[in-house]
Amino acid sequence: VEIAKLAGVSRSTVSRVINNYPNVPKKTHDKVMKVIEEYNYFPNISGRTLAGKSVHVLGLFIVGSFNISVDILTNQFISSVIESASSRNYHVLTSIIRNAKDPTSIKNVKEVFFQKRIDAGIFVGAANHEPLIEELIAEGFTIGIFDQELKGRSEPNRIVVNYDTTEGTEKIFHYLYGLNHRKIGILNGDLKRFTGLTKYQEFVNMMEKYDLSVNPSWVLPGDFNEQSGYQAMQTLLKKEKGLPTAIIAASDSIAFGALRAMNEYALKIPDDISIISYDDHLMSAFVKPALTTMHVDYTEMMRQLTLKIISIVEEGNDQFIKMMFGSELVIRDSCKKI
Amino acid sequence: VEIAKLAGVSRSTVSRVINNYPNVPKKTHDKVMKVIEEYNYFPNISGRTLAGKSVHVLGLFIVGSFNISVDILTNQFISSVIESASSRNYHVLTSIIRNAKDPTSIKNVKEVFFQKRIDAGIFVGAANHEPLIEELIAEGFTIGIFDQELKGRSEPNRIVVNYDTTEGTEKIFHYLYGLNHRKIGILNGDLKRFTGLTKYQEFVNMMEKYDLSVNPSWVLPGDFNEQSGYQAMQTLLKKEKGLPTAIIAASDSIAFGALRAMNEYALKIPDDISIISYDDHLMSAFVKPALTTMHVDYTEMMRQLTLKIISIVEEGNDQFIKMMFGSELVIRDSCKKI
DNA sequence: CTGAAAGCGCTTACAG
DNA sequence: CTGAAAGCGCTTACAG
Repeated sequence: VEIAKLAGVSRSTVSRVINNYPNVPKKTHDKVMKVIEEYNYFPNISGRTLAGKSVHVLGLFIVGSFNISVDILTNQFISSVIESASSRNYHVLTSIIRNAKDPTSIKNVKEVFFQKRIDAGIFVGAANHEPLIEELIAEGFTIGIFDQELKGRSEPNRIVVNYDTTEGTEKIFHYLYGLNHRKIGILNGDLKRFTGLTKYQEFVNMMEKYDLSVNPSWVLPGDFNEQSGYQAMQTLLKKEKGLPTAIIAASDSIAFGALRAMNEYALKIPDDISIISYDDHLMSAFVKPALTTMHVDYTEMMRQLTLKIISIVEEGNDQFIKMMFGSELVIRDSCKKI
Repeated sequence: VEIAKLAGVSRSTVSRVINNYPNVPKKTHDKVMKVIEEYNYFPNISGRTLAGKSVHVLGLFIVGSFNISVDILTNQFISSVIESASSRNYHVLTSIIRNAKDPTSIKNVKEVFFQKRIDAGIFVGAANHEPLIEELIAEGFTIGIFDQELKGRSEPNRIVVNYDTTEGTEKIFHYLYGLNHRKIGILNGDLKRFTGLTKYQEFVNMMEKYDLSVNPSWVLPGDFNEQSGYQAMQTLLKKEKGLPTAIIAASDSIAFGALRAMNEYALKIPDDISIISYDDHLMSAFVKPALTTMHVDYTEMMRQLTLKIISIVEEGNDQFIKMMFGSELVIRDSCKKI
């Protein structure tokens, strides 16, 4: 605070002014502020941090081996976190982890935490049980996780936000059944991820509940992205021996890929097959046919996660926090009554 | 480096090991490294920075008043910068600037620089002449700019990467003219931005060169995003008095919006109108009809910009740097010979 | 080749 | 209410 000593006070006082401490008379405050404004002075962040202040940075870790760029949802996550953090005067350091098992990637992530570059981290797209995340939590770092359900793990520095897949899947079945669909297939997401697995499990549960039988060849593997939906649909169509009347896609991106494949086979949607998915991401209304899908408010979810984490960084926390969000069916043009 | 003193050497030596200085015998090096590995030690970044090292962070500033989330290109920019920086062991602090004129936003951006949170900044989506950027450059900060052309400004800390709009527009006209289109309209981007303006200027130039006359009611304003394309196309269609046979959209997003509007008017593309655009972003191949567009390798552009900036941060620079990239026509299904 | 010391820019008890 | 001093975790001349 050398320069601002021009105000005729000590650096201690300047520091007190900057940090808005109460025991500074208005007169002194104003005098110092004037000099600060005038000289365009901003306190060096490294100095502050070293002296014990938080660095005011959140780490955002996007994990996924697919091409991030193509995934619209990812973008939505990133901007929501950045904007929410920004509203509290925090910054965001974003990292992309292509492979959470790669030693170099692991080291880089740890480095960010241990170097104290960030006050807390947020993980998106990780497997439900990810050793790297568990290690970080064990080390005591504050970690926000989108999409996780780990029994018995309830450390106060683990902050989880989930989408209520069970309720969402119920709504889907209610709708599909009402449209008289009985032959239903599923294009799965990544089963290592919490929602990936539960969407499938709930699919099985619901089929049972509605007294429908699961046809194994209508259950296709996938990875939440467009490409995997395209491939899954292709393998389904190649078989040609009986198609379901309705398909549930674990994500809109998967549905997009499926649409592309069906297009190539000259299938009409929803006339030949109905398709419904989860997410309602930003392109889903624009595609042809517009997707009927479960709207999940990811922007709001990430906003609350981010805000919660910031408040924990600043005020501490002593209990496990888990947030759960519902979803709404958005009916557009990809499903038909039969 | 307290803890690592367990290695039985001074902190000076540990520091020398960490920074890989040459004057350390292999034996000492190994001994220290062993302790470091063992204790999971990473040097505190604030300490390093305060002692004179660079912070190893780049600032990425995305300016745009539209909803970032919807813009697929933005995502591509962000990931390219993050991944390129990551390959050189740099991190990226991303900020979204909704309004570059807003005093609070301006202050926040300046703060990031003056606080020394970052070693350099990269701006994407700013107006060609943006006072905030000019001020930062005048202050001596290293600034990378995507899309700018300012006569006479050639400071060594201004690093510019541009897309060669002139050549791109020539290719478009060559193609459209070859398809016998003579009645050509344009859906403009943001004219405050360099490519926005030049796309329009080159449109006018080319019309003249091909001896075609510009119909003012076929020149529509826009802002590079989907929504503006939708609106522009709507106002064009509402008039109903004579439509062009071909339309050039200043971006794929604009073309998407236009497609949506044309769809509502039950126009068939490319049978009723041909449409061609710039960008070739990641959804353009998937839309119906697949877009014929100028492919610009933004990922590579941002990669080179990022790498160049990092090398300047590390090694300095004494001359103005400007990079220019070309584009290639990708013919898909949205244009037709008439 | 390596250690002791100074210094980077801040904040915060501690006195007064 | 405010200043002098110590300390945060590093790096880097400076000696030796």
